[in-house]
Amino acid sequence: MKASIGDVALKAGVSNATVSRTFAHPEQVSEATRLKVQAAADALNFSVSRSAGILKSGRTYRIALLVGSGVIEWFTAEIIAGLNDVLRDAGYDLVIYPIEGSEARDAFFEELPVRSNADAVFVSSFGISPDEVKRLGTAKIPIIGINTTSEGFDATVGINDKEGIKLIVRHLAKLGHRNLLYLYESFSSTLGFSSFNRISGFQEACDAVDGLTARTLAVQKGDSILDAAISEIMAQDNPPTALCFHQDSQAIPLFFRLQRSGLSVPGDISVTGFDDSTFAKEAELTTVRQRPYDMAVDAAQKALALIEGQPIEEPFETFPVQLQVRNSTAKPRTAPLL
Amino acid sequence: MKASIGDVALKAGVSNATVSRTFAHPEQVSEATRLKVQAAADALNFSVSRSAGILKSGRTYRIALLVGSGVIEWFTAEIIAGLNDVLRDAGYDLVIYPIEGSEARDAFFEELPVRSNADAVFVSSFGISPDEVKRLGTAKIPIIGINTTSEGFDATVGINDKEGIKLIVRHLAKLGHRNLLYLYESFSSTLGFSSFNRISGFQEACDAVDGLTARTLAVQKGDSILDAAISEIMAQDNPPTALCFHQDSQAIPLFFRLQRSGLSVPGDISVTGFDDSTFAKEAELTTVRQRPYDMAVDAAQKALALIEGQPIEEPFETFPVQLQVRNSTAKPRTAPLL
DNA sequence: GTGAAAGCGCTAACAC
DNA sequence: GTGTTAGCGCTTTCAC
Repeated sequence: MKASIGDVALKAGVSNATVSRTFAHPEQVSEATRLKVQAAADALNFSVSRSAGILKSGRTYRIALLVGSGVIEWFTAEIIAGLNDVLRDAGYDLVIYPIEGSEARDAFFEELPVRSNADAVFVSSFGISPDEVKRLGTAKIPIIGINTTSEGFDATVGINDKEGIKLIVRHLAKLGHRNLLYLYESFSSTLGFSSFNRISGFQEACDAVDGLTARTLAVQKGDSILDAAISEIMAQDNPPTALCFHQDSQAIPLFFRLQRSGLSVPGDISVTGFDDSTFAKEAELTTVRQRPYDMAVDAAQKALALIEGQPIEEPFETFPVQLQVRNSTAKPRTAPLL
Repeated sequence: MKASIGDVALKAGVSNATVSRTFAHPEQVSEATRLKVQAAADALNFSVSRSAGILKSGRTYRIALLVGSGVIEWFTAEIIAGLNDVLRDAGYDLVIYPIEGSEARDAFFEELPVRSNADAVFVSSFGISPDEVKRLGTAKIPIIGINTTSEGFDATVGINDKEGIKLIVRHLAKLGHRNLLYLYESFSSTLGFSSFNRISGFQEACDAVDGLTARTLAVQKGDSILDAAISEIMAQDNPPTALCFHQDSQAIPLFFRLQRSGLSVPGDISVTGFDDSTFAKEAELTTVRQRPYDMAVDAAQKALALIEGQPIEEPFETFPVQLQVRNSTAKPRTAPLL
């Protein structure tokens, strides 16, 4: 059915090795032979199969990406795009493993399907435990973290979440805000590291400002984060003058809701996000920019170096965050809301 | 370094074949032997390598996904998630090939890297030419289209774009609108099929309504689609009373812009989208719902069947679209805008 | 229930 | 510049 190297060799009247060389090292084959071989290959619709070469090389040419959820939103989409762009050019396949729920998680670390079946593994925004990292380590392949701790990893890329949220807090403080509310969806430990730092960074930054009242509010997944936000804004007793959302995608829907509630941004309330993701610019949302695509490109390059056994100049890299001041933040209102 | 089947066999005092069977067909191995082998395998951190088995089986256990862009937005993210969920469980790797730009495109169809290196190929929302499909066909693997024509494909899944946009037009007509404007970003032919149908479907639906004025407006990629929209709304001369966007992601930013322009939805202008994607519900955008995740799951199942050589009950499947009437559409204003 | 051995398709010494 | 040959690590008949 499918033509193999032997068929081409036969048809071209040369040996298997010559056919192989024609594709792998064309410069080692004479022009005439090369053309003959190529003609035969074209006639038979032949392409070199990677599988055999993979077997010989000892490499799998697969690289795994562990993510905490099967749902691919902004951050993960950017990571996939960045990794894939670099890895594909280098001849590697990126294969995605969503690890959703604790059973799937246990199963993954029990079976460790990447062992003997991947040349490296990325762990993205995944609150992986030290034990799990150790277990992953028995696969004897490089482990690269994306927004994770660096413990047990061969390399990591990530942002300084604390620094990012501190930029937000200082910006609001400078505008005169003295009562901030941080809103986030309660997250499972599988998504922990980056999120945790963002929240604790918020507290730290607020503590550093005299007379600043700050609260954090964890809300169950779903629409209710907006209800919580509105309720807090309308509270009789010392309502916040600014809402800090854990990520842009939670802040954006608030704009629609506020409009219906007759509340204006930033007149009645200042709002901030985190990520500078989809629609943040259009919504004029003050936020912190991070560039997961760039981090992924760098992470992929680190992975390739590690696979080659090359030393890495900076195994643990922190990428810049940047405050994007837009129109969703302003001086706090001086008069009460009603 | 890495333990292979021979090492385990040696340590367990059995043959390679028995080790192989312990993992591939445990029921063919006696309890006692199995335990011995497993103990040895655990001690050596051994896992079966897929590469060798792949070579023997003649399968590659790779399935390619061709997409028109390296950027992964809502639709593609849903497709990837759906395909991956099914294919991973079946032991296949999903590998993503972004085909961006005509050089990359020509290179891809020239080299045809999927030939001998994938067991099936998905083509997603990619205006592939008949010649390209034919060329792809020489790879002798199933080709499954997602939102493509069915010409030359072994199976396809998709929605009826024309029907979808017609639901929008009829809804607006019923509300009393008689002047519609369809806005879209001009798209390259690589993204053609689905988009083209949506636009021509709009025209057809409008033609079917007496006294309905309809125009379509192609805008260059970028922010300017909003400027175009605002300008049209404010036009002296017979401005549209409803704007129909090609997809939700173009309509959403308009909400923010309109607010700043002092225009209200749906009071001053009705707005519709297409997709029911991120924030459509929160923005109360009237739109047409499609479920790319579900289509992808179905496409993946079709692919697996085709690989197995099984007959497919419905190779060319059309998935339902559903009108989501929300608060962004209402009766047209009766008074002039100013 | 287990072992011996062939071979999947290719690559890389090594010889000529 | 080209051919011969030995494997890469596993699976799978075929014996026993």
